Amino acid sequence: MRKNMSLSHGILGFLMYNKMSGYDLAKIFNSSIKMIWYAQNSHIYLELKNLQKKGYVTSEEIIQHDKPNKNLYEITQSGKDEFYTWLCKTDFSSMNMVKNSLLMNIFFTGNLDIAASKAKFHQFIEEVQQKSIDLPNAQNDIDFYKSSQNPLDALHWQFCADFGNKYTQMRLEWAKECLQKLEQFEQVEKSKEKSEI
Amino acid sequence: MRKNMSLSHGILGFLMYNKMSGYDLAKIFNSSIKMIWYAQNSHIYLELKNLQKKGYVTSEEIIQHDKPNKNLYEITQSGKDEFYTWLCKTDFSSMNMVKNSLLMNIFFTGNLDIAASKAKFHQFIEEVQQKSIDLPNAQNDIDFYKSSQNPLDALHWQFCADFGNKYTQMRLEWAKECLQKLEQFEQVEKSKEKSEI
DNA sequence: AGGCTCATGTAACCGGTTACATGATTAT
DNA sequence: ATAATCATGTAACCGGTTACATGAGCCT
Repeated sequence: MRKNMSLSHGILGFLMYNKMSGYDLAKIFNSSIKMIWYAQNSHIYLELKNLQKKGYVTSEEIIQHDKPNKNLYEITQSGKDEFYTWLCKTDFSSMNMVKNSLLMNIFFTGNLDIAASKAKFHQFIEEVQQKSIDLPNAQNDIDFYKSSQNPLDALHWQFCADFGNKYTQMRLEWAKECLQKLEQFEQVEKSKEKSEI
Repeated sequence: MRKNMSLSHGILGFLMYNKMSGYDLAKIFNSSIKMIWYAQNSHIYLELKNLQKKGYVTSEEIIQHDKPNKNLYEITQSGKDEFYTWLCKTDFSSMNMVKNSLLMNIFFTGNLDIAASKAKFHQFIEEVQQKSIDLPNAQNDIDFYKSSQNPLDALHWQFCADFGNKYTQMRLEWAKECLQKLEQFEQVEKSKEKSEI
């Protein structure tokens, strides 16, 4: 398997804990870990077929009477091997780049005027704050995180949450500093105008 | 044009300053702004054809005698309109997610032992520090940044650099805190072992 | 002759997104 | 009835990456 096929490795990772259906996995990928890796259900179902074709998972149809039937997927030994290989040779480079269309947008925002730029950063701050309010609520309804007996798991999940929180804080700090610099710039411009008169 | 086609908008953005060849653009996208948006030359050439087809740029072949000939691209009015539209309706959501295969890898690292996890974070810190040493050197040889007369441009380019620096600092802080927590965890485990004896 | 910079592409692939489609079962 | 939850997909598309290919002109 290639470098960064992270959805498939994510699926394998979750199947390490439990047999799951595509629907179960979709719920997980759209719960609190969606900050790390969001996935469309369509993509998950495709990837499950893909993993099955590769022999990394097996599926079993479960007949249900209170709900529609479902396919339970189970990770195979080959799948576990693949997962551990991915887990051990961590690719750090993915975090080096900040490849980001918003930053590209900011890069060119000198084309607009100061007022427009300030408005952007104000809007950004509002958005980030709103998202950071929503997040803890979303985190409550995940019983998955309590399902593991291994305290080392919980620690690493916390590391991911820590990253998210730090990232939020950092972005707010950054935007506020940008605003300050814009205001300083504005002041200098104004005083220049005055001295020209 | 759709939501986040950022390479094409980046190209339009740079063409706002100057006529450029694909080769020129490739140099820029692989200079200091590669932290924001890296691009393969193959992709740039494709995108230029694409933009031309859409009427956002025009090309002119320049016959050169000391070097191979080249195609100079110039942004059209229609291209400028498209660029400003993109510039004004900024999409903030792209920065909300930390969609990141490394973080996904950390998420599952509870499957390994403490030593392996600590090694990961040590390696991560080393990598980030190495990259942050390389970066300022790379930034020196960009005369593009001096080409603009507009001080508001320079300010926004600084904002992007600021983001990169803050992000680097944040990641280092995060990794160090993770290491600390891992060491604390290790101590607790050891003391448990002792009390069991 | 060999390596560097300058210069431009093609083709195959890939992981992911968007939009759309279907249908069972339960609760109101 | 109808909305909500459970459950599984298909098809088209898209932006981007990887690998490969070519060749002019300069410097040593």
